[in-house]
Amino acid sequence: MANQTVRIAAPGLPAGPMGEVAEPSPSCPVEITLAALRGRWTTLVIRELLRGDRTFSELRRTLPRLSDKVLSERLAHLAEVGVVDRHRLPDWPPRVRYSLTPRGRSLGPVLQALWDWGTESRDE
Amino acid sequence: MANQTVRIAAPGLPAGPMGEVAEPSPSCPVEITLAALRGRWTTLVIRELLRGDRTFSELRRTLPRLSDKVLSERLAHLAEVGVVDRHRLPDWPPRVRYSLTPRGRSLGPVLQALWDWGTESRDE
DNA sequence: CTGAATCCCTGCCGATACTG
DNA sequence: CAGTATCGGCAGGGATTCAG
Repeated sequence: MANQTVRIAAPGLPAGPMGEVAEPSPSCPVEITLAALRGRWTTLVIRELLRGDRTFSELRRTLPRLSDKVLSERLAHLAEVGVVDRHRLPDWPPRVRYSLTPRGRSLGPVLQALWDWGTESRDE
Repeated sequence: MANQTVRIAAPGLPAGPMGEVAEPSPSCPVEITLAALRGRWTTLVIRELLRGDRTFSELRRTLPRLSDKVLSERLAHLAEVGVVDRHRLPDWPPRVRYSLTPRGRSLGPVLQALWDWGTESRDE
């Protein structure tokens, strides 16, 4: 709610009392989203999963410089915030398939907005 | 460029070779934008400036828990990445007016996208 | 008023080694 | 294969103090 008045240009959306919040708050929608994307490699993992389901080792192969530990932290975090789903496969050796939840897929437009601004900024 | 293929759903936008970048890169548009927004308090400072120009002490008053040091760091960083402009006023005591550049104002839709996703996620 | 300099503390992330 | 445990380096940020 802290950043609610980001909706400056949106008609009919009053600034409201929450726009006056004076410090970073975990309940602020902007903070919620940034928290979900927080951490090195996170957006790259999401990008990879936007292309389709992946197992742990497939992600490792696609992002060779990403360590086991960090990948596992990222996936745990993204699962915690409801962006990815884990599925143990009955295979041997054991494998786990990771996929984006609907909420995870809805990050597409968000990443798109980030990509667009970065592109315009870089090309100026 | 690393996250270029975020444009999954956008027709006519090829994944391209850059979509294969396998580690976080400062030249990736997504990274550029996240770097601009990086740091606690940053989005709140931008939100405040979206409402209009502010002096250093006005920002301090609006965000009471934000220290001199961090505010000054944030403003320096935002100026460095071309999001804010600094104007020394000829007043006494000396004051400085901070305003968003066009590029800074164009962060509006980005923050909107972050706000929207955070709102939907919170309300589920 | 608007900062810069310093100190300290915490959390992130990389590397390495180990487990079911 | 898919993780967890541990350690160490480093950067972020809060509090305080000093300067232009």
